[in-house]
This record gives sequence, C-alpha cells and structure tokens, in this order.
Amino acid sequence: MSQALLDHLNPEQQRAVKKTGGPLLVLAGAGSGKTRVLTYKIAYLLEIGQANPYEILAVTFTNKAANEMKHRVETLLQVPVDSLWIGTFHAICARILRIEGKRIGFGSNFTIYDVDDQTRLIQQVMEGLNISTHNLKPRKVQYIISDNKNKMIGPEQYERMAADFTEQNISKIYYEYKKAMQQNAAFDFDDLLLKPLDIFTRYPDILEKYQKKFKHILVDEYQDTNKAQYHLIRQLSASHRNVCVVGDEDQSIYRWRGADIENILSFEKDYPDCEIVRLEQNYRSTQTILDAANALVARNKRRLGKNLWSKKPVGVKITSLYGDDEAHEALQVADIIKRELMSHQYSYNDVAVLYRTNAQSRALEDKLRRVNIPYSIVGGTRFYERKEIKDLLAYFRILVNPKDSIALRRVINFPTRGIGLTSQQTLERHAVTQNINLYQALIEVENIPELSKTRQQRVSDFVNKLEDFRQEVATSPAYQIAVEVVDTFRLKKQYTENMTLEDEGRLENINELLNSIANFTETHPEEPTLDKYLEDIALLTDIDRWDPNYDAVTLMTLHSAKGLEFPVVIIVGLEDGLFPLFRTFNNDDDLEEERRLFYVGMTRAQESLYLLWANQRRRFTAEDSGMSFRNMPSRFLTEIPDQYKEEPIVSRRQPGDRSFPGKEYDKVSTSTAQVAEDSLFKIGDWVKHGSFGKGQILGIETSGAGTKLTILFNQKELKKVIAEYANLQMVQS
DNA sequence: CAGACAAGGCTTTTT
DNA sequence: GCCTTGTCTG
Repeated sequence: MSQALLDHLNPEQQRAVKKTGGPLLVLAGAGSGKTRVLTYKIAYLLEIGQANPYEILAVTFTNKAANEMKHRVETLLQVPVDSLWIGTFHAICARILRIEGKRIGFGSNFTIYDVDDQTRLIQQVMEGLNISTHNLKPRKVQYIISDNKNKMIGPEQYERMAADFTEQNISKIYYEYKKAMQQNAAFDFDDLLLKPLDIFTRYPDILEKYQKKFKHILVDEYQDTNKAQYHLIRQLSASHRNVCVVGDEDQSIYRWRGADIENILSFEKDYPDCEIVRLEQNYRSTQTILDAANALVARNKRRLGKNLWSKKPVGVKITSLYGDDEAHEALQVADIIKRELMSHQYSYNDVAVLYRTNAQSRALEDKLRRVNIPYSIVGGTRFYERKEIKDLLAYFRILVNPKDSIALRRVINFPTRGIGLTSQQTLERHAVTQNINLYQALIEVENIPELSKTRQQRVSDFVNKLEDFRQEVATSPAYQIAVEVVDTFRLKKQYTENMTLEDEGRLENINELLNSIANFTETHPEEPTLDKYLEDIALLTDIDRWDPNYDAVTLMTLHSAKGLEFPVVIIVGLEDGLFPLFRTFNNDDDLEEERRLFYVGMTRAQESLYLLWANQRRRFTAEDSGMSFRNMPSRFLTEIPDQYKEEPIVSRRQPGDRSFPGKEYDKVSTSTAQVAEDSLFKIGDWVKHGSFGKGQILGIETSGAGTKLTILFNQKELKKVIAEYANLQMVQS
C-alpha cells in the first residue's frame, strides 16, 4: 500500500514524502504539487506506522486547505483521521489556548477581537487617557500596536524605544490596551500567536507536553511565517526535530504583516543537517506563462533561485490591453470573458479577475452586472463585518463572555431600550470606581443611586434576560439559542418595519447568519455550542467563504489568489503607482514584494493570461479623494520579455460603450450639453438604484464631483445622485 | 433620550 | 458611493 501511495508522485516529490526523520525543507515552485506532497506525506507517515494521527501537527494557510487536506488523507487511507491536528496557525493556537486556559487562569471562555473591536477598544483607552483622537487615529494606533506585536515587541520595549511625544503616547495606549484586553478576556489575532509562546516560557511542562505529542510537524507556506510563528514551530519541534516546511521564497507576499522571508531563506542555518528538496516541475501553466513569470521574478535579488519547467504545451502568448479608464477596463474584461467562454468550453468559474486593491472591484462589478456575467467576490467588505451581523454576534459574545465590554457597549442600547448615553456613562463610572467590569455594574444596577428607578428597571430588564440565556449557553445547541436571542431582543424588528431595499438586504444577512449557525450546529454534533461557533467564524479566512463550484467569475485581490488556479486569469490595474504601488518605489524590499505578488498572480493561470492597464483611473487616497490619475503602464509589463507577449492591444473606447462620461475630469470639455450627449444616461431613461428602487432621469448636469443625475424615484421621491457612484442599472420603463 | 440630518474621511494587501 | 461621527430638534 505504501508503495502504491508513492506511485502517484514524481521522484522529487517521493523524496520529500519518504524523508520521515529530521528537518526537511521543500522548495516548491508555483504549481509544483506541494499540497499533494503534504497530503501524501501525512498519509505515508500514518501508513508506515511512523505516527498516529494525534502525533501529527500540520499547519496550512486557510481552514479550507486544512479541511481538504484532511479529507484527502482519509480518502487515500480509507480511515478517518479526526485526531489529526491540522489548521491555520491561528486556529491551532486558539485550540491550545482553550485547552490550557483554565490552568493558566484566564479561563477558556475568551473572545477573539477583530480589527474593528480592537480599534473601538483603543478609542476607549485613548478617551480614558485623555489623548485626542484627532491627530492620532485609533485605527493607526491599532496598526502600530499590531505591527509591534508581529515583531514581538511588547509595551515595555516599545516604551524604551519611543522617540517622540506621539510615540510616548502610543506606548501609554499600548500598556492600557493590553490591560483592557485582559479585563475583557479578549485576544486579538496577534495575541493568539503570542500567548501560547508566553505560556510555553512560563510553564515549561506545558511546552514539553506538546513537544512530546507532536512527533511530526509540517508547515505549508513557510515563506509567509512571521516571527511568532517561527518561534512556535521552532519550540514545538525541538524535541523530535521532525519538521518539514514547504514554501517558495518567490511567493512571499505578507511582509507588511510581519512575515519574514528570512525564515525560509535561513532554514538551512537553523537546521544544518536539513535535507533540501526542490520541486521544479510545474503541472499547472503553459510553458509560455511559466517562462514569462520566471523571467520576471528573476529580477529579484533575495531568492534561493530555481527554474520551473512544464511538460504542458507552449500555449498562447500573454495578451496585454490598455484602455481609457477603469470603466473601459471593465468593459474589456467583460469582452475577454465572453470571448474565452465562446472559443473554449469554459464556464464562468474557470475565470478569475485579480487586482491589487479591493477598491478596484467596484467598476468591475458594475460592468459585469450590466452585461449579466455572474461573479462572486472574495474579501472586500466582509460578511462578518457588516453592522447587522456584528450586532447579532455581539449578543452571542456577551453570553459566552460577559467581560467582553466592546460587545456589551455595542448592544446595550441596540435596539433602543431607553438606556441612553448619560445612563451608560453613569454605569461606566460605577464600574471604574467599584473596580468591576461593565456587565457586573449592570447586574448591581440597584446600587447606583444616580440612576432613577425607571432607568434602573430598564437596565435590569436587559441584564436579566441576558442572565437567563447565560444559563443555557453551555448546554443548548447554538442554533436554538440564536433563534431565541433574535426573538427575545427583537433583532429583526428594526428591519421589518419599513422594509426598504437596504433593510431587505440586512434581513437577508441575518437569515444567512442564522442558516450558517444551523449548519454549524448540524456539522458539529459533538460540540454544537455558541462559543465554538464564535471561534470558528472569527478565524475564517476570506477564501474559506468562497465556493469555487458556484458558476461565476471570481473577483479577488492578488493576495487572496495565493494557492489557487484558473484556466483564464485576468490581471487588471497594471499601472505604475497602483501595481506596483507608489510607496514601494523607493524601497527595494517593498518593490521586490510587489514583483513577487505579480509573480503569484501570473502563475495562477493555467492556459491564458491577460494583463490590463488603464490610462486614467479615479482613486480615493488620504490626500486626494476622488481625483483621477493619469497613469503610466506598470514597469512590470516591460519586465516580461517581448517573446512571450502579443503586441499590446490599444483600444479606444467607442462612444456607445461608455458606462459614464469619460472626459469630465479633463476640465476641457465640461459643458452640460456635451457631457449629457456623451453620457450613457439620457433624460427620460429608466434606472434602478440599490436602495431607492426604480426611477426616471429628469436632469443631467456636471459638477466637480462628476455627473449629477436628477432622478424621480417611485414617482414621488426626487433625488440627486452622482452617476459614477450610484450603482445604477438601466431598466425598461 | 431618540431620530433625523449634515459633514467629513476614505482605500494596500489579511489572520 | 459608503460609513462613522457630530449636532440639532422634539
């Protein structure tokens, strides 16, 4: 049987799988089958009796990859491997924290704070410290704190390094933030990695337990590990030293969040006795795409070097196109998709459109919707970050962890129940002076004479309901509680009263969340509790929520595309300043990372690759909102040798193609009549608006902001909207 | 205290 | 355009 496993692999892959003792570095180029190697290696270790499932730790980059890998191992071996430890760094750390939490004293009911929660907490901390949020934005402080955590710099060390007044303030905030997180029994994403390390240092017996347990450790995407992750692997593998890391330095794209490419570059130094296997045969792309990508990335200095080759045919050359602006670019994308689907037997989900920034998706969405090409977006405004969803989740979070004051503040007066700002401030003051948490203050509300009897009553009504649910939360299934909470606190009522289109959307989202909880309850029969559910969704990646089988074109950032492949890949926005971004021009390391990102994008393509850039693009930046930029083509385009590219197709947009007037930023031709003539919209046209519904255009005028349309909605509401923003769809009267 | 309305910032990538 | 924040009124 074990030989049968190996038969599916090429000689290098076999070598990687068969090396079962000691450190192993697998340098796996794009599309060289590294997931396959990891999967087979786990299967092989189990098959030959080198390890039991619970003695293997495998770290993947997404939860989806973890589930797929586990599933494939089970298919290969025909036995379940439930006790395997496989997941993302964050998921595995959360698991360790739950197990060890009780003993360490923080309990196992902690909450995971996302960036939004963190920022709110930082804002509170700043208010408490009397530091104005005017010049120093909480969001920026959040970023700085996270950055320092990624480098394993704590508040003490940061304080010592603080050079100026602002940094001294940040250091104060950092201290208080850390304290507040503890009081809230909350961990942020960085804590999830740092806390286990902290525990290992303070409780060596716990470290020893895991060192003994994990006889074999496998890590995927090792080039994107940060300092904390590096130390975790180092410490956990110290006893058995059977550590296999797989990665590709050319695909390291997370430097900005603390990933250190040195981790993979110096693996040999860390483990002088390590074996190195290079996987250079690519099974994904045509030779043309591969050669072009190789030539591009060869310009980078900091790499171990390899040369990918493919047995696949040479294939078609890379197509590059350029057009007028983002709307025109989107039109070209739509054309490419239609053409590819017609000339090959592709379906929509064979096509991916990749971009550097999430904001670029809007123009694409607009166009694809108009021409009826189905699409699905990965990332962007995330489902779990929507207001109505966060409100609902806040209720659940309080039930699981009443110390979570961010969640409590969020819903203490939502839906409004007569506990206004003044009452809240009184409660907070009481909490601070009595040195108790906010939830406790609500429970003891009758001890707060500053609040009138009616106010006290309102508070205790609220907190008593919560207390009732808290009795249930550990035992009842998540779905049951969720439905009861929505019912008791009338969380849908807000949105059912007027039923605008926006309300409908919010209701849909709430129902979708309830469905997902129902689904969770069914698929986790052994522990269908709310706290497990909350942890699950907190650690989801964007890709985890994406369904590759749904027949739609996929729109996502280049970062999200890592690890995926599509027959047709279209990369848009290849303009100097956007990709690569302006701010990377003066820093070689940053520029090399942008180049690697482009390399990742190119190597997603199996058959055809399209590269697009637009002459002019409207961008929102901190300095200049909504201005249009003139762009030069990306320097990366010229770094691809001509022999792999078709002559660039320069197309001027035909007047009839215009989704909106193209020249209004030129400041040359802005007379109303002319723009109105150029516009896709005419007076009298019928359009549909996302929240206002159907309406008729009564007037068109131009202003500095764009084309202003006066529209009569539902025959009664007169509104002025900016055409470029309004997300309008043309409809028949 | 609640709701309506205006004003201003925003977008580099994500666990 | 979106979203958050601040201000005003009943």
